Amino acid sequence: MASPRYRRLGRDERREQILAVARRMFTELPYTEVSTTAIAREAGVQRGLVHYYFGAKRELFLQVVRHLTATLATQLPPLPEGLSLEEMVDLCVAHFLDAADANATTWFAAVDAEGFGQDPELTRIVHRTRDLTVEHLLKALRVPGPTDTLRAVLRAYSGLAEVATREWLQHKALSRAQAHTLLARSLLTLVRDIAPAVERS
Amino acid sequence: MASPRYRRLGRDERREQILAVARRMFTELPYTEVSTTAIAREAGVQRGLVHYYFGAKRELFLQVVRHLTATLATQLPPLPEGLSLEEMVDLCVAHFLDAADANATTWFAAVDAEGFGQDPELTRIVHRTRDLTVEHLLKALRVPGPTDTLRAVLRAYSGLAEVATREWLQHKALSRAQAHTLLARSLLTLVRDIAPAVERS
DNA sequence: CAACGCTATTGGCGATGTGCCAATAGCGTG
DNA sequence: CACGCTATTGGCACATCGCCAATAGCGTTG
Repeated sequence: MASPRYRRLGRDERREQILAVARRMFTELPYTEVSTTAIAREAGVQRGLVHYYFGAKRELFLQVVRHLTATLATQLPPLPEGLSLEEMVDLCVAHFLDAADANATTWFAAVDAEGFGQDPELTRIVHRTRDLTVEHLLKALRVPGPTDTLRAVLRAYSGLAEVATREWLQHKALSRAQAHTLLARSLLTLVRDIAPAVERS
Repeated sequence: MASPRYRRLGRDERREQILAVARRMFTELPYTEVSTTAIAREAGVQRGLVHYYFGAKRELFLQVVRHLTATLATQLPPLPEGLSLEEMVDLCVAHFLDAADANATTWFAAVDAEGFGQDPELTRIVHRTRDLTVEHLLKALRVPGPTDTLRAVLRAYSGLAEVATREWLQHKALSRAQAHTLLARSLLTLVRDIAPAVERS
């Protein structure tokens, strides 16, 4: 008797396997250059199965992005007590840089996903995770009565953090120590001096 | 005599017309949802003509992005003489916000284009324009002996500027005055205090 | 342990998009 | 007015996508 033509896996098992392949391919290549055919081939299944599990290709891509951002969100560290603002900023920045370093590929893939061209659902996902980290920052720094304006300032700060991380890990124009100095001092100044001034504007 | 079935235009004329249509569509919809068929239809020509002028669809898209970024680069204002650092920063920020406001659609489309997914040529284009504006900033602020580290810090600043502008024009979480305060004070602190500290790290 | 049932998986159809190119037809020129 | 250049058309070949009916692993049951 010949061995069966294909292994029949459980729903979640197969789903996760295909998702893993898709994750790798979408982080390595532009969206349009990743075909469902190629994903299926690498996963060792027929293309139809990919659509059976995820529907449209776009839906699969969104799943991938959701997973990437979720991965990053869970990396938020616990908050120690009784530190000064300076120490807390230092700690947050160090944690942030560690996380970015450890998941460089994932991190850039997630951040890069944003611009993928006016896709409302996609930008919603990315913005939500950005908001999550901002909330985490607010808690960590114990800012009294955080306003929406402060949140906006911190979101802007996350834009600076994003590029600074790129300058460190990709472009290598900054060392880790330099990136740390830049991020820590910027955050401190923003929260302590600039944000209040912005509030008053 | 029936009127001719199509108007025959000059090479540059038709090129520009198709490019204009592509520009509009690519700034309104995600890449994958803009078909060459649709571009051709809106331009009132056959699809083959689009490929005759631009080759692949990707090439057309790159042309669009090049045009968008070029548009923004030409908006750099001349530099008045004899101002203090503070005044110069104020002026630069004001100019920047004006430009972003006037070309909001174009601006966000260009910025959003970056993430389109690991496309090397595309990121090259976006980075080059970012570098251009950084050089312009350096000239404007008359920083003595700008180092690569300072350039990296300013690129990070442009990340902050990007999100801050979004918070003003899209999310509307900041007023123009607030965005101005945020950008001006951040830039000043970065150049005067933080960048030197980063250099020493 | 053979028959059965559930559903994971296949394989293929139809529609759409892309790249290309030979044939056609505006339109300026001699 | 005839001619030639080339802008423009229209269609072929192929890839991808979305979908779905048929098939076949594999656990369950009598």
